[in-house]
Amino acid sequence: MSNPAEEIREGLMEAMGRITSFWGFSKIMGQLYGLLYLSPKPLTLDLMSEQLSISKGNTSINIRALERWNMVRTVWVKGDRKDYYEAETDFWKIVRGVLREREKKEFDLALDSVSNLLQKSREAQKAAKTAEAAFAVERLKKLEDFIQTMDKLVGVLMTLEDLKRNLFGLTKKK
Amino acid sequence: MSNPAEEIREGLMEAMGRITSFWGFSKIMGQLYGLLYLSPKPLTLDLMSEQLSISKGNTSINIRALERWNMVRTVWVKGDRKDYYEAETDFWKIVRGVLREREKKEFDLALDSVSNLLQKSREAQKAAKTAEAAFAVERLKKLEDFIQTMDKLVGVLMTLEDLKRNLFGLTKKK
DNA sequence: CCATTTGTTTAGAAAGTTCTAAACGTTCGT
DNA sequence: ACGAACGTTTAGAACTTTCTAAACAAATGG
Repeated sequence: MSNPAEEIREGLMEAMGRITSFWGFSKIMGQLYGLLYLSPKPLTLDLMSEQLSISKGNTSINIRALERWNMVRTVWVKGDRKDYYEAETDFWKIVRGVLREREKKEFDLALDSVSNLLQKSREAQKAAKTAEAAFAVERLKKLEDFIQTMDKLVGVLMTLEDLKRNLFGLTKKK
Repeated sequence: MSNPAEEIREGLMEAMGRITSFWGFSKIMGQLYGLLYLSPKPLTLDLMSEQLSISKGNTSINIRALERWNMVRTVWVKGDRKDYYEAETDFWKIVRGVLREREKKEFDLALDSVSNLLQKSREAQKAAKTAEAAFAVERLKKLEDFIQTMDKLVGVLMTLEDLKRNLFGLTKKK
C-alpha cells in the first residue's frame, strides 16, 4: 500500500464497509461497492475477489446482494465472457429503493401488529371494564399513533423525487 | 395464554422484539420493553426473567442496555430492596436520543473518512494529473456531498423539540 | 457481625452467521 | 462434441454473538 491511489481505494473500502455494516448489510458489500465506486472501468468477479482476498463464492453472493439492492449493476463488455460490474452512483435512488423495499415494509408490519393488539384490547375492555384494560388501550393507542406518524414520514421520503432539494425546508424552523 | 390480557402482552412483546431487532438492538430488549410498556406497575428483574423465561443475568444485561438508551428507567419502591423498572413512554425523546448517540456519530465518522480521502485524492491529483486521479476526486466529492446532506438532516431531526408536529410541512410538496 | 437477598460478572455452552474450497452446471470457442 | 472458463451452490470449518448457570460482590436486616 505505498502508492496514493491504492491507499485511497483501501480507505474507501474500509469506510464503505463500516457504513454498510452499520445499516444492516454485510461489510463485504460495502467493500465491494467502495472498490467499484472508485474504478473508472467495470470490474470482474475474479479481480474483486483478488483485491479483497476473499473467495470467489463469497464475492458472487455479495455482488448479487448488491445487485438486489440496486447498488451495483451488471455490464457487458463485448468479446469477453466474464460479467463486469459497475457501481450505481445515484445515492438518492439507492436510498429510496431501500426505504421502499425494506424500511417501509417493516413499519407497515409493526403498524399492523400494534393496530391488531389495540383492536383486541378495546374488545377486552368492553367485555370487562377493568382499569388495566383501559390502561392497555391508552398505551397501545399512543404507540399506534407514533408508528403511524413514522410510517407516513417514510412514505413521504420514499416518493420524493429529489430528497436533497426538498430537505432544507426543514432548516427554517423557529 | 388463554386470557386476553396475557395474549395482548405476548403480542406486544413479539412486536417490540421484532422492532428492536430491526433497529440493531437485541430482541430481548424489545420484549422487555413491551412487557414494561403494558404494565401499570413497575416490575422487578425476577418477575421479568420469569415472564420471558430467560436467565436473571440475561435480563440484567438487557435492562441495563435499555436504561443506557433511556428506554427504561429505575424506580424505587419504599420498603422493598429490589429495583423496579418502568418504561419511558415518550417515543420522540427516545428517538432523539438514539439519533444523537448513535446515528449522528456514525454519520460524522463516515463524513470524516470520506473528507480525508477526498483531501488525499486532491493532493495526489496535483502531484500527477492523471485521468484516474481526476475521476477519484469527482466521485469522492459527490459522496462527500451526499453524506454531508444526510448528516445535516440527522442534525436537524435531532434537535427538533416535537418531531411529530413539524413533520407534515413535508407533505405539502409539489 | 452474620445470613439472606439482591444485581452483576464470568466461563463456557449453544446458536447463529459468514467464510472457504470444492463440486457443480452452463456457456462458448474451437 | 469437447474442454476450458465462467458464476453459483453447498457442506462444513471458523468465527461471532448470545445465553445460561454458577460464582461473586454489595447491601440490608436481624
